[in-house]
Amino acid sequence: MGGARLDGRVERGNQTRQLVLGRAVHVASTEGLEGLSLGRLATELKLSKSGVFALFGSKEELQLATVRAAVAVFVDHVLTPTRAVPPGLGRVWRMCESWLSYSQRRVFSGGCFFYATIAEFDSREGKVHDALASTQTGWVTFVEETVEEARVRGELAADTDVSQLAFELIAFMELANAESVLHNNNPGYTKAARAILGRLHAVATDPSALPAAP
Amino acid sequence: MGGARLDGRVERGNQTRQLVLGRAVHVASTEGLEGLSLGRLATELKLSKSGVFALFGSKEELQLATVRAAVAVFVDHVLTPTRAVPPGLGRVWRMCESWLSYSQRRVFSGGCFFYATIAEFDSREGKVHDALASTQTGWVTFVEETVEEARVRGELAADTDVSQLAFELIAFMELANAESVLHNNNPGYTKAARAILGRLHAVATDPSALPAAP
DNA sequence: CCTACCGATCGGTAGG
DNA sequence: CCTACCGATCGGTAGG
Repeated sequence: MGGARLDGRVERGNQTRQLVLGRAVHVASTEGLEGLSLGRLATELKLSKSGVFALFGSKEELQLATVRAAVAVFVDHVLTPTRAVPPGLGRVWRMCESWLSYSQRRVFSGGCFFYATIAEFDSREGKVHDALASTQTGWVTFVEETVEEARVRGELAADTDVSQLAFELIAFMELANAESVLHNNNPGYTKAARAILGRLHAVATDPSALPAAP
Repeated sequence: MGGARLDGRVERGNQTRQLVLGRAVHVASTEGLEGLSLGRLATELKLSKSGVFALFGSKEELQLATVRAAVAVFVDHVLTPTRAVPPGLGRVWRMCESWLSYSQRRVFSGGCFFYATIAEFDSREGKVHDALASTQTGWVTFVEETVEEARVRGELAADTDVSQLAFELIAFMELANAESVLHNNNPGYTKAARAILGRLHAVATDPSALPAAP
């Protein structure tokens, strides 16, 4: 039937799309979203350039699809393991551990996809900037909610400034990623873990629930 | 004399070079060092493309000269005001204030030049990466030395982990820049100042020498 | 009419 | 610093 042929073509299109995006997120994490080239992706994947183009319609749509694909990877590697732990101080620490592990394992070959692409698009305008900005806001909100869960459960001091603490935790994680990618070494992760545990020990009502600083 | 004519030409060449680099540091802070284009700089400055090329010899040399020019600007706006204060806790705080002011005043139109370009080149290889990496190492060393000056003067607890504290201060400054450029707002600077003063209050032997947290 | 591609080429621009 | 070009590659589109 015609329907079966159509489904087969759509299915192949989806598979090719996933193939392209799987490559695009790694390229963008090292060379930036502007460094993505339809022709280069096509060559590397042994597809035609116009075939890749037909899948996305424009370079900007390829960039936006790449951001969405990277978000899905980030969710799998950071948010999902965090949610596997009950809300509270333990979940806050698991969140930070998962993030540092996500960066250190080079889930994206160029380190954190969002560090690279936000630095690239932060002072531009357009849909790609806006997609990255709202992704970043979503991550900050997730960190704040995770900290707030611990505070309302009485595992953090009641007067903890949740937004401030979230800012500080994110700062340590981001600099660990930046230093380790730039210098291709690991001391930044140790410093970040020490800094995070130091802040959490300072505000935890029962610090013994946390690991000692490394 | 031939020497006089040559000097005149060299002088004009130096002026044009400074003109080009003054434009290049701003372009690179917003669009990256790879986004620099000889032709675009020439058009904007009403020079010929090959004329600009002749001043630098290659795109990579233009990028390296742009990094050196940005270092000079950073020194003027951050290191020089820091050194105007006597060594100790006051100098540490002045260093952080100067950095936040340098970012917030958009001395480079795209925010901190080094945040943008290090994110761009961190996972590449070559002279530009190496120049940026050694610039970053130099900045970290300066922060550590400034903290150490305060510690040996007895203004910080004797057992302060200098390298760890420097990491934490830099993390707060970097995230303030990243957030404020991405969202084009200022709360990140307030959070960073609060975080920095919080850490300094915690290790200072005489916290009254510092401002209260904002 | 649709899709998922192909080989070839459009107008422009890159570094040199 | 200029004009005049080069080999190549960019994002995007043509007909089949």
